[in-house]
Amino acid sequence: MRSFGDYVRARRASLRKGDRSFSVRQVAQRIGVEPSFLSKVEREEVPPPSEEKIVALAKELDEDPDVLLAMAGKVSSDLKRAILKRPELFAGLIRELKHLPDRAVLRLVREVRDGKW
Amino acid sequence: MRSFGDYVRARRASLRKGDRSFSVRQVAQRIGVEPSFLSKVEREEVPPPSEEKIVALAKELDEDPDVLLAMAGKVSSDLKRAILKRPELFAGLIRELKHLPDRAVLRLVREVRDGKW
DNA sequence: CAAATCGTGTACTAGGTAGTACACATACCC
DNA sequence: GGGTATGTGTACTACCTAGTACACGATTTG
Repeated sequence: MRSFGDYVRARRASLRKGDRSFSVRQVAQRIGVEPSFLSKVEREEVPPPSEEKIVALAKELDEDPDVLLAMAGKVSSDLKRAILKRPELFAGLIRELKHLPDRAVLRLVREVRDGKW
Repeated sequence: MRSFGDYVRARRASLRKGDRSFSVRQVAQRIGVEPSFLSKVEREEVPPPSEEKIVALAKELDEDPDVLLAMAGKVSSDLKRAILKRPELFAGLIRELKHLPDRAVLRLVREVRDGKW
């Protein structure tokens, strides 16, 4: 899996080709950090930022927040809350599913979404 | 939900009635911390210990590690790893399930466990 | 060519995490 | 009643998290 900093840098660089406003400085300002900090994050001189900043960054870069968080080794706090509310239940489910292939899990998600539950 | 320290103290006290070896000192030694630290943890003078110590404590107290971890506001690192490996998939599933009642989730777990996947 | 913008280097910080080390007074046992 | 075990108070520590503040030289732009 691609590392967080590299990925952000690449994505931002790519967006920059079409829009001058995707400079380190301007993106940093829009997500609410100092430019030097974002620069260090992208070059992995420091660990990934907080969940809040990552989510803001995901919005800015038009990426899936959960995926970006995952690259940073973090689980979205709303998912965490859901798990913590019913630990045995979700622990059991996830341990059951972690060995199953993507398509099986996906099928499950769809079945749940499409009623009959 | 009961707070971590209170719960541990109550459970340990209860076990102690049948077994003298469930003193703060001895349990602390068995899980690998200083007695004063366990004491502070139980009285919530300090936050809950690390995942490693909590799991050891759960074993000692014959409790579900996931539940004890949850009381400490933590998600077991193996669950976290499973989620981080396929973030969109699990994020989608959990968000779908978090509003469903226990029995629905439980039914799902059983269906997955009992083959046909 | 001057002003603005850019990316980055250096220095610093407040608060959190996860404890250890040891002394003390009290309570319990033989 | 003297040793032993017990719970807790005080003091301290190393490392991590999540950044800020500001200056600098390079590049771009009007």
